[in-house]
Amino acid sequence: MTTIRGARERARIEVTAAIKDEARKQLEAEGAAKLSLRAVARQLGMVSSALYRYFPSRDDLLTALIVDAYDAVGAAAETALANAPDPDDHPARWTATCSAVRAWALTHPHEYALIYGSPVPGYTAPMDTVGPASRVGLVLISIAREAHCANGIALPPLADELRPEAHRLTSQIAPDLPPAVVVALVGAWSQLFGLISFELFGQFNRLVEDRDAFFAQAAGRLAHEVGLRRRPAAGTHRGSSAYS
Amino acid sequence: MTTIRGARERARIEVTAAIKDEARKQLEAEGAAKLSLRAVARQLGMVSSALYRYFPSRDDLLTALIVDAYDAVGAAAETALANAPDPDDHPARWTATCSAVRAWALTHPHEYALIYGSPVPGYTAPMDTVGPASRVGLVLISIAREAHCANGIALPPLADELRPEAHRLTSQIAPDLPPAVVVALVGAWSQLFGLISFELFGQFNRLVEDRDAFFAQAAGRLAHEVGLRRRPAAGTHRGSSAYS
DNA sequence: TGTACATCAGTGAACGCGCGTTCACTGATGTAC
DNA sequence: TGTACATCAGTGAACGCGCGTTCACTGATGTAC
Repeated sequence: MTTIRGARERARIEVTAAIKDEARKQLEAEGAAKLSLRAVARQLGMVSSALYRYFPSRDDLLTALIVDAYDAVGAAAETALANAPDPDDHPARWTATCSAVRAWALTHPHEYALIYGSPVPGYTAPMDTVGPASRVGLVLISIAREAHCANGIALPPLADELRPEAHRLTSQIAPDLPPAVVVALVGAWSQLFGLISFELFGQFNRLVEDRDAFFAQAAGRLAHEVGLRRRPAAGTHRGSSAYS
Repeated sequence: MTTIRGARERARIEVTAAIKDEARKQLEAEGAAKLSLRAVARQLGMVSSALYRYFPSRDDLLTALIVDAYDAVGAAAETALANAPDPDDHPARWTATCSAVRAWALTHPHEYALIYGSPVPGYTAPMDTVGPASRVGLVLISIAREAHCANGIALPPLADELRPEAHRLTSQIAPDLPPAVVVALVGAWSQLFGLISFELFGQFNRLVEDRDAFFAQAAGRLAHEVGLRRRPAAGTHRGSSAYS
């Protein structure tokens, strides 16, 4: 029962990792839709049927890669938040987290495309992916929660049409936060990935050059959108100036 | 020289359209990476080599689909803006345009994925695509321009680090607008597609339900971010309340 | 108006290649007594 | 400690299928005189 396992078990772990590593390499060249078991096996010096000892089908290998990618970007976000220096500077904590997600995306563009790009046709993600997929979002929620506990967050009231959805969303993902904040969070979450995707997928080519500066600014505006401010507003939270 | 052409020319136009239509259908089933000339030909009752009379290669067919898609979504945005009822309600004009883009995306999800999803591996977009690709952005710029001409737009000053990039961007795409507005526009443009992509690519599954209401709200916030306000601020534009 | 020639859409065979998955098998590792 | 048996990683052949692109060709449409 110690961590020392038999040769079989150790080999299995290593070969499984090698298969996933090689598959990740192939994402780069061919993309998820064309990920090929045979090509992976060939590169590993195995016969293609041997892979079936590790993954029951091509789709299961894809699922493993997707789960790993979500976990990796989620961990990057969690680490960035844990290492943010000033526990009271909530906008800085937000921006640091967003930048960590972007940095992971820039260093793992093909894994990023796998999880945040167009869905792979004919593949439907199983339930195993939903937990890992939510990690980044949970980090963003926790930043808003810290800020809310420290100073409160005030945002303008929601439009009437949105109120039912806002309450549903709130009770589902963050019952302790004001609905307006939850709605802003979901919007900021998706907008964050809009910024990263445009940069990564080439829409910024020949347009935005200083992408670090641009992203930092945009992430800061998103922090502002969810109501994060550097200093607690004195007295009422409404009606303070537009940008902290 | 009239519009009546010979049988050959008419046939060529029709067959070209039929090929593209069938290819669009196949995007749905297989995705861009697996778009297959042979499958298209088969469905059309032609032999695969016949397609080479119309498109010199698979990539050229893809390019044609991409250009068509950019043109379609660009036209949708332009039409929505042209049909917006109140010429002075700039936030409403913005939101109507954003909603038209989203509506096009929802009715053409596979063409949307083709242009705003992960790039097709091994395919590099030729220069023909850059003009059509910029149409939506140009519409958004024109809304900001209208608002700026009517009332002026005031946004808080840019961080120093961003100023060089902001000026470069501004002189490149909208020299008549304040740099802070241009930066906000580029951000809002990419964030708009973040919202649409998350909805379309399944990140909102089991999360956001009333997507129309959610989107309308988010688009309205983007309008606010680029400085569009329903009524011109009296006197100075700085320091007005956070949300109009 | 009629004829000779040029253009070009579409054919069918071929080249050389790739894919996911199944199946009976060999032989090494692990386990129970 | 030694032996018999079970487990399972990896093999190699096969099934049935798909792909992009080239090439010499047929036959209909279009054009110049």
